[in-house]
Amino acid sequence: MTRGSVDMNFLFSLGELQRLVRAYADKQAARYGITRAQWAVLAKVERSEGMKQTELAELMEMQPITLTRLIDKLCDNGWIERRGDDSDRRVNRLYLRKAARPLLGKLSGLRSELTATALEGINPADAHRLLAQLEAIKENVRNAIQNTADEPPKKEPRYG
Amino acid sequence: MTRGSVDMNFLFSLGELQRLVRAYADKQAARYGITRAQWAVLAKVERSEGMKQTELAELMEMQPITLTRLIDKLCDNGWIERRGDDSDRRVNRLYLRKAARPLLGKLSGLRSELTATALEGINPADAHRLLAQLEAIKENVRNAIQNTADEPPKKEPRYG
DNA sequence: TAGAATTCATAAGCTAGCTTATTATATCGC
DNA sequence: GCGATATAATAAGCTAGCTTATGAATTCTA
Repeated sequence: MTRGSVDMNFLFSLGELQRLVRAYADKQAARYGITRAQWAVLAKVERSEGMKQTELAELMEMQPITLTRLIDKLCDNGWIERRGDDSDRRVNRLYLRKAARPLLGKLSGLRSELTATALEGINPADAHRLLAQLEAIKENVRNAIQNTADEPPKKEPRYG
Repeated sequence: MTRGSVDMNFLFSLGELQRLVRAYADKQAARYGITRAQWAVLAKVERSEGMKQTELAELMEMQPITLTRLIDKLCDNGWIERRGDDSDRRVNRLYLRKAARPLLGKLSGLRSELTATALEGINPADAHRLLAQLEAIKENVRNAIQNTADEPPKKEPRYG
């Protein structure tokens, strides 16, 4: 029950768990011709259409270029589309296409299935607390990255 | 507090957390000329020298080919070495080299730092329970993968 | 003891992360 | 208004996952 035993395991345990979950979710999602990474993007677009790519990348804790490639695939498959912004021609905004609807229905069911499988034996209250703790850790790490990033900020950011 | 809200978040939350942690740990580990993935391998070899590559791959929930590449890097840097097995010439067994010692000391400190940062604000008992739950989930997913994998097993496995 | 099946390590080629650099557009300061 | 600076999206090239395939060595079966 010491901090030491946590030291030993947390960092790498998380990685091992993620590898397993990724493998499992990818294999299941492949039945619908989509990968887990692409699915995550699609689900965010479903939840709030009209986002800019940079906004979505930040929301997903990933780099814009990584998101660009995933969006390419989703567009190729006709599930979403990029539309130019009227007042800023640099910007693409993301929208669902009709063809995504049946897929989204199936994926919703799959998500419930996968979550139930992963969390089997953990009661809902514990599962809920676990989720909250993961979010808290996310916030801790996000802050740590921020703080180590801006060591010598020569100027204030200009706008944005 | 419903199962529904967990459905909404667990699968993708885990991925987002992992991206953040990976980015942070990689950036810190880079100070010592090593990546987080290579570090995980090195730490396992430290903990039990003489393992076969297949054993280690299974322990780390990764495919043997993935491990092969990481071991290549660790060997190139002179931190570990492959030694042939006397009784089975297919097998490589993994051992630390002396050059790894100072690095391992620094990495041990770094691991404590990173874990403390990530788990800040979570008391040790909660952290310990969290770890246990992650391990339980790992086991659930491992079983699920096993069960979906062997649908039509035409023959019993022969040996091993 | 010879052929079939299995296992260990690795190769080739894909997805999804990343950093750094580029191009186009937008905003700020003067 | 114009030049410097900032931002949005993307390109090129790396790491680390994966699947599928291959070569060498081992073990089983008959």
